[in-house]
Amino acid sequence: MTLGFILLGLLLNKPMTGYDLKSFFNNSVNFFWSAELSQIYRELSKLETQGYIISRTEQQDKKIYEVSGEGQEVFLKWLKEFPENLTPVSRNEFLVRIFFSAKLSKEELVNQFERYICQQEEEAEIYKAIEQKINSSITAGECGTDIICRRFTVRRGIYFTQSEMQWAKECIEEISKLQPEKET
Amino acid sequence: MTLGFILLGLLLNKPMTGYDLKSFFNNSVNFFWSAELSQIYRELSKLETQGYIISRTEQQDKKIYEVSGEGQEVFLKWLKEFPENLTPVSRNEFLVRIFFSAKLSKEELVNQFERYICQQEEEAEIYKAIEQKINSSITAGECGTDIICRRFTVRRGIYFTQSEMQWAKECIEEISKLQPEKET
DNA sequence: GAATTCATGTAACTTGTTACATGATTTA
DNA sequence: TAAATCATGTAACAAGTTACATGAATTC
Repeated sequence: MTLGFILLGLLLNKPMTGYDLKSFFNNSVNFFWSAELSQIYRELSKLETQGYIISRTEQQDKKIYEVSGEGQEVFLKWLKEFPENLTPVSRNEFLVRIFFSAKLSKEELVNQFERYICQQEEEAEIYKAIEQKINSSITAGECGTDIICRRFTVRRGIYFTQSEMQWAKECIEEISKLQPEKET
Repeated sequence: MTLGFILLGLLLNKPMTGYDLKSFFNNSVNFFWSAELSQIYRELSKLETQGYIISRTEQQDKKIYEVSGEGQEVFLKWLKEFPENLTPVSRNEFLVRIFFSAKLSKEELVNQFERYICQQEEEAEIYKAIEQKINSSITAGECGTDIICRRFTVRRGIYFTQSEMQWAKECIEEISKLQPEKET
């Protein structure tokens, strides 16, 4: 149901088509929640039958969705909750691989970590660029809570990637300290 | 398919039943990959029809699975890969909530972060306890690569939770610096 | 003897992914 | 005018969740 709430949240800012929502997604929420376009359309239909959003058709084939009063209520109620089950649904394939990596050679293992560091570095750069943009628009006068909250999530990306890289470096160091490989 | 590889990886250590696998899961892989028992059974059936595992039935109703030669090959091949698409499938409900939290009051927002810190603190304690255990068994002489790899994933948990807490604290500070709430 | 844990699974459902089809509009 | 993007969606499938049912073995 989280996807539904995300769509409600985005639509509260301004009414949009499914396609618009997807592009909005890609530049924001996508960093911590992903969804395919087909999934968005399905969710929109569901939200409409539930009465949380209302659509109007423009220019023959453009369906613009808007949040209903009920939808807004439901959204705010959800936002104020703090569910027990909030630990991020844990699915991290890299950690799975590391967990089983005893079957790899030292070199292969170090290689995995190095490539991971590269990936994280790239991701960090993306976050930093977004932070820069946000900072400029804040200096330019925009200072609503919206943008502050958005910056929180971006800062988290920076913290996260830094932490991942530190960890990976520690692992590489530890590997280098291991006794030389036994011949098999 | 990741679940399949996890099951293969666990079964390579020792043959087990689906139920055994689930308990193994809960104390290890579960921190970075979750799966329901029903899902495990389904995946086991699939792996068996693919010929990657073989089952034998003991004591009327106990089905013990073992990895086949082909299964082992497939597993090792997977392990050596480094897929493009390795960024953890991003689904973090807490970040979604923060992203939309402009609709909350300062107090409510701080509260969310504080509760999050508590949760992370608890999780950190779990990781630290596991690390202690691993360290003792390493001091006790066990020093295979298995346990080193396992410790890598645990260390990551510690890095991660620490980083999350630091971030959340930074957010709380920033909120307290915001101009006092406007009356609505 | 009753309750819990071990062990297997099915069924129904929700969510997520991939591939495809269609037609309008915009840009090169 | 050809290609790319905008915009809608369906179909088929894979993966994940929740609820339930069954019976054996173990523990209180």
